[in-house]
Amino acid sequence: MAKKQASQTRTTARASVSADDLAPAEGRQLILDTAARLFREEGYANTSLRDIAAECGVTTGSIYHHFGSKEEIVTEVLRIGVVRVAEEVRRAVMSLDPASEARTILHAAVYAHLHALLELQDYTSANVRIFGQVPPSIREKHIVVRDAYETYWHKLLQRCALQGTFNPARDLRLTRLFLINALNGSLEWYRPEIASIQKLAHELTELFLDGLDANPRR
Amino acid sequence: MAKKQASQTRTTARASVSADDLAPAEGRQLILDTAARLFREEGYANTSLRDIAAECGVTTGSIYHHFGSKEEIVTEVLRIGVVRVAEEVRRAVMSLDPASEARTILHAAVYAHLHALLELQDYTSANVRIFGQVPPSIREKHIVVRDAYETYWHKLLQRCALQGTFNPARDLRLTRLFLINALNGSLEWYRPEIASIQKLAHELTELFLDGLDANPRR
DNA sequence: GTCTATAATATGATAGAC
DNA sequence: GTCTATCATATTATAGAC
Repeated sequence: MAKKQASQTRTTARASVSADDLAPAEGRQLILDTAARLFREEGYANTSLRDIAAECGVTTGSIYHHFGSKEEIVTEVLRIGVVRVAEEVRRAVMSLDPASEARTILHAAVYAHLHALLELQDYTSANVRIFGQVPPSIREKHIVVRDAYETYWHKLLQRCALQGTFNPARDLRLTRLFLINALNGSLEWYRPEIASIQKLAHELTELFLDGLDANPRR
Repeated sequence: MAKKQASQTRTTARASVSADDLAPAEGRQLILDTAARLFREEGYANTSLRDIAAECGVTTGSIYHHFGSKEEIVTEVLRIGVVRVAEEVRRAVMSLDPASEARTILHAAVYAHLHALLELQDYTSANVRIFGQVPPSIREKHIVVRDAYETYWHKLLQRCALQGTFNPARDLRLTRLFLINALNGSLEWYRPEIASIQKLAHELTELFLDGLDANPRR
């Protein structure tokens, strides 16, 4: 398998994967966007290269000019799904006053995660849905990317806990797992009519910090 | 190229979906159990009837004696995945003292859900993973089964709220969605070494009722 | 109830013209 | 960079013997 170069985001192909460009995607980027959408909708094994090609208005032969194999496409789709979310969360947290209290930090991270997750729907939703369908070799490589992001969240919670306001009985590891599951699950039911992303972030932050029971102190 | 490792793991000892019988499953039941496991591990489209047949020690011809099509198999796997969990939760809640306080009710429901979910791993995990991969006609029929269970949870939370101890600012609809996502997400990371099901249920109940922040009243 | 064949189709990937 | 073939396999499902 000849891999010419590690996947470099081209400056020319600014992608519908980033929400800010208005020009329709082309070539490699169009193939990626289309693949992400079809993987999400139909699953990995059930999406053929012919399907992707047809949706792009090209033939399967052309796809092999841009990618070496179907596996190469799905690898890139999976990577983008996690890395873009992680980047946005890191950026949001870094832009905060370092002395911010736990509630502020958590809310910023939760909002940034939800925003990127639901903005990149095709990539992130594909990620959640097809992870269990790709060949084990791809799965193993991708798990590294996932773990790095989980570790980031773990450190974030530990940093918040250092402020001393958390109930020491809480298990931060389980809390992190429950929180990330609650965040990512929104992919399956989120619609703007139900509630805005702001509302989601607010509600989830309050729920995880204060709980369902009333607390007269606040 | 999709090369499949002929997994030689003999799993005849694995518990079938009817947990009470100790004899290894046979015929129709063996096919269902095997299909559920393979669907979960490899995805729906990537699991062929040959794979299922081979793992059962029969041929594809035999499968068509028990089921009319591959879709008929997956329909039943999906149904079992939700219905069994729902049944166990209903039973647990019904066996409680009707005057039980919210914390008791919630804990019982959370524990029952986790217990059934992780006990029936092949069926419930297949359910979560392959839902997005089956033909739309099957998906639509199955969504009815899912919605019924979601409605049950909604009523459960409303019943708890009637006791008047909940913070009225909380959104019960979003809370339910976050809770079910947190519960089902455990399928992807649960291992007994991390924490017992009891521990999971306890931690999740406390987290959703009391939150992460310390509360001096308790 | 299980088997052996086999039909009809779809798939990932390649070669080579333009 | 895209096209038109085409190869070698794998797929669901069926027919009919035992």
